Amino acid sequence: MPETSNLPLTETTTLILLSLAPGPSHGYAIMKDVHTLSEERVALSTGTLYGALNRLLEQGWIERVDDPQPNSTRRERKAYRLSAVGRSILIEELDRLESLNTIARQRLSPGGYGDTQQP
Amino acid sequence: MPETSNLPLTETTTLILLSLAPGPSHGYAIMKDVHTLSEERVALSTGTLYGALNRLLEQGWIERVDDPQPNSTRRERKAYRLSAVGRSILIEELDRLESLNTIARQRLSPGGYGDTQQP
DNA sequence: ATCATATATGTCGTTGTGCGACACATTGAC
DNA sequence: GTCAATGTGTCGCACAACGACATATATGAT
Repeated sequence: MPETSNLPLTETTTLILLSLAPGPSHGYAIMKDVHTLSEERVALSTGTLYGALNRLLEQGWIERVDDPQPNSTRRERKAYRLSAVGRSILIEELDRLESLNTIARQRLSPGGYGDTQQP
Repeated sequence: MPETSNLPLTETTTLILLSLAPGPSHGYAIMKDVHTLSEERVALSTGTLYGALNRLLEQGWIERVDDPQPNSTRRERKAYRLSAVGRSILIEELDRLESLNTIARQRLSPGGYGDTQQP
């Protein structure tokens, strides 16, 4: 195994990978999708987006693909696809999220426990 | 409302707040607790820990408390307690984690959907 | 006695990441 | 003609995590 751990992913990375999960897309579309997908909470700036895309390319978590809409009217667009590695890392991250959440809820709710907050 | 959003928290921050949720503790104990609590995944370095603690103090998410064990043999220890603000932010973060995870699982599994991975 | 390990807190420099600001080009609506 | 939306990109700032280093006491083993 070359890398011991890639986790945790940043929220930006997670959302970009997730946005690419159903199929290939391009920068601007990812930006908008991440916004809806995050319930309007996350608005990626272009600096964040293109920086992250290049990083993900270098890491091999996403790959370049031919523009799916290369018709006459459309101007330049660069499309990306989630790689197999990217997909499995995304799943690892979601597992992390899930287990962290579970453990945390246990700590927070254990009826009749702690709360040593000055008696 | 003074701040629009504090989220997302970093994993480090989340785990520290979570470690303080049941009751006050001090640096070294938090370090060890975070390790078990994260299922041995996260080993905080002291640089991260004390940097984070000071940041959290400044933000008012945690507070200093008297050392609960100031007996003779024990040496200097600084104890911290989760503040009300810190507690509610932790809960917000857990809600974020939960909803992100839910949304993501929907995207990833919706049997018979996407996977436009070269037909 | 001495040595290693655990407990305990802290600083410093490097690196990665997010982000706002800026820049530029095309297309469609008014 | 002009404005918003689409589309890609760069640059510099700030902040967080991290490893390395520094310091000191307590405990258990040899």
